[in-house]
Amino acid sequence: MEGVSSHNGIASPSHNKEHKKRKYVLGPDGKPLKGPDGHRIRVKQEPREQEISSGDAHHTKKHPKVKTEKRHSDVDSTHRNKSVKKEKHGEKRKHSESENGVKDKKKKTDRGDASPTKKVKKEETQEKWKWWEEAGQDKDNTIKWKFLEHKGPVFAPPYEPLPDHVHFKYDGKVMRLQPEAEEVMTFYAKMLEHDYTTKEDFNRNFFGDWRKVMTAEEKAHIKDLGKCNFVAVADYFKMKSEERKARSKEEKQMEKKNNEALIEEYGFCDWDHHKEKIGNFKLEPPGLFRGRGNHPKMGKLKKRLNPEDVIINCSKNSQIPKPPSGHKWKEVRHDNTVTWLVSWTENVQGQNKYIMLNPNSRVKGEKDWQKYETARNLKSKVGKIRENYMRDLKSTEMMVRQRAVALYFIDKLALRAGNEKEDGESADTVGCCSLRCEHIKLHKHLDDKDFVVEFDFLGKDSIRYYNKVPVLKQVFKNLSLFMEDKEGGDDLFDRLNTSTLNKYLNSLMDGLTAKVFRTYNASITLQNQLLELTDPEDENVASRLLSYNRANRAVAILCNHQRAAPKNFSEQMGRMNDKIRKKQDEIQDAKQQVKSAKSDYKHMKTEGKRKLYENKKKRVARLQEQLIKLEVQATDKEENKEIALGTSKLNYLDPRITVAWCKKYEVPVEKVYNKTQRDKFAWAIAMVDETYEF
DNA sequence: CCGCACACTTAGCAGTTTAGAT
DNA sequence: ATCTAAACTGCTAAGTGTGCGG
Repeated sequence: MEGVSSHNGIASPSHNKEHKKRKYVLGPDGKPLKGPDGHRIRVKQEPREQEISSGDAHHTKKHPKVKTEKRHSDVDSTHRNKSVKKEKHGEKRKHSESENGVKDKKKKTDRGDASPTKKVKKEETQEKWKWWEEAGQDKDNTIKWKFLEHKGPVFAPPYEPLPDHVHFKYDGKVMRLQPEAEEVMTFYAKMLEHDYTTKEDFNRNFFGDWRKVMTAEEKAHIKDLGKCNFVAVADYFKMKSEERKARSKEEKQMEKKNNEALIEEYGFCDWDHHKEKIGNFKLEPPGLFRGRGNHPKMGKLKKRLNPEDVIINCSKNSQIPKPPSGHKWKEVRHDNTVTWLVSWTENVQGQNKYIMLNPNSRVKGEKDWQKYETARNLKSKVGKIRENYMRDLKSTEMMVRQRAVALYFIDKLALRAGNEKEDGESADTVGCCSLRCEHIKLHKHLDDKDFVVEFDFLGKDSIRYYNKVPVLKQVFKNLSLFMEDKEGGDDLFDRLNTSTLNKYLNSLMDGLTAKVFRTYNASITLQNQLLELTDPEDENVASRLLSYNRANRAVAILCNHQRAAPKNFSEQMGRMNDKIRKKQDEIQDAKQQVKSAKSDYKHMKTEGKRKLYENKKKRVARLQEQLIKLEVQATDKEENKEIALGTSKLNYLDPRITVAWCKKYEVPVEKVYNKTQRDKFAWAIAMVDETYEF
């Protein structure tokens, strides 16, 4: 049933109002672009091998430069102070302390105490609910709702057996499978082109699970994956998808309509009498588990869910969703201390999965807001905390020393906390506290720098973190000490784990945990970078956006948010450069024409000649404008090759910083936030002016 | 203390749609 | 009109952090 496909929201209107003049932005010769300060932009080299800038969050840099160069100067101890000063240096700071105070207060107290409960607004129409304007009523943080009603989940469409003419073959012979085994077979067939199917673990896991759903006869017959031929089946699905793409406008319209209807019916819930959007109301369909990185369970069968697997959570006095006929829910509960509407246990890893609200909902939005308030709170405490861990670097107690070093990493490099994981159950990845000796190398000297730590490990999603960082001498000494008499596979911080670390952090500041440092450092970096990179003189929106993207990029690099380079990247890049060159030639040519038109006009001072001359000049200007746009695009693209900006934008950057920047520099918010993002950050967009300071 | 269950946030990728170039 | 790249969305895996029971 093709029925379920995307229903995406409206695309952001791409306001095409590049107006006004700009100045430099980049060399007219197509050479690497320079920032306002003439700082040259890095050039990426080896594909996946790149270094991350030593990512000193406290040290604002012109560009998200990546390469190792520079950075010697601050073998630390001073960087804290620097950063503090840096914050001031823009003298832009509009004494927003007071403003912060107000906002904080509004927020905290609102949430906290008994401010008058506004009448519960019925959400009659499309009118978006401005929950952030409302006085918070529940002081009790553990109660998430008083009333919750929803229609339950949407199940995956049932399996449609293959038509008779589509054949799976075993050992060269056509073999018809029973629906259970056939369905699982199609999961594999659909992935035939994928890299996964070349992996031994994937194949073994798949084959094992596949055999579990076979009948006795099937099982007796199918003994070797190597003898299976899925090609015809794979082709069939390819054909189906072509077919789908080629459907008529009307059919596509129709499907869209149906989808919208589905969303209307299942995509919303009544949460304390507000109509709120649900994030994921469809249950995950069955398929083969695609773990990231070297996941031991890749290829295992993710089973089809039945109502009997599903727990419903809603108000007692609500319309309780009905299970499909002939079925029962696993359980219906009424737990208002949690935010999920539906949950189930996924069979591959045994984890719970949930249906929850969309990010634009009150419950998610408030949480997000709170997160940034906690991070801002850290801003005022961080100096003290840094002093603390500096001191602790020399503690006589090993655990304290380890804690200090770990904290130093988390703060300076924005590493994740690094909870321990059950081994063998998932890919071998680490964070700060779970670093092993083999993940770092110590260099007393390296490329002109002293006390360099070379990190090389796989982090979340098996994304490689590779970085060479000069550290404090004391940190360096401690690290050698921690590694004494240990093997590569031993924990670097053997006396430390995230829970003790977080407990300690919590004692320093309410709500402080390791991840707050990531949020804090990301946001403060954005703020600093924006201040530094935005040229007030240059009013061109395109170049301002480039500045924004660069600031964003600095954060992405700090947080190590990577992506696979787009397909055909170098070809694309080549094409862009061709275009630029062509444009340059055009400009040359146009300039010639201006010259001759000019002399023409000098010889014969007619109105016509003058017009011609003017027009030629205008053309040059227009072409130059286009050239700059192209060059900016090319630069942005090049710099962004393997950097993912979305994650930090969505999860780490206080949206109020961005909104304030937009207001200050008259950049329309929709240039930096698409529809979804504006929706998620509606609270920030509504409440902030250009004076906001993180 | 710990191990584990649970809830919730953060993450990259794939597929689809849209915009822009030719 | 057709092609291509960019933008966007959905998806779901993989983290973080809390709290509980032993």
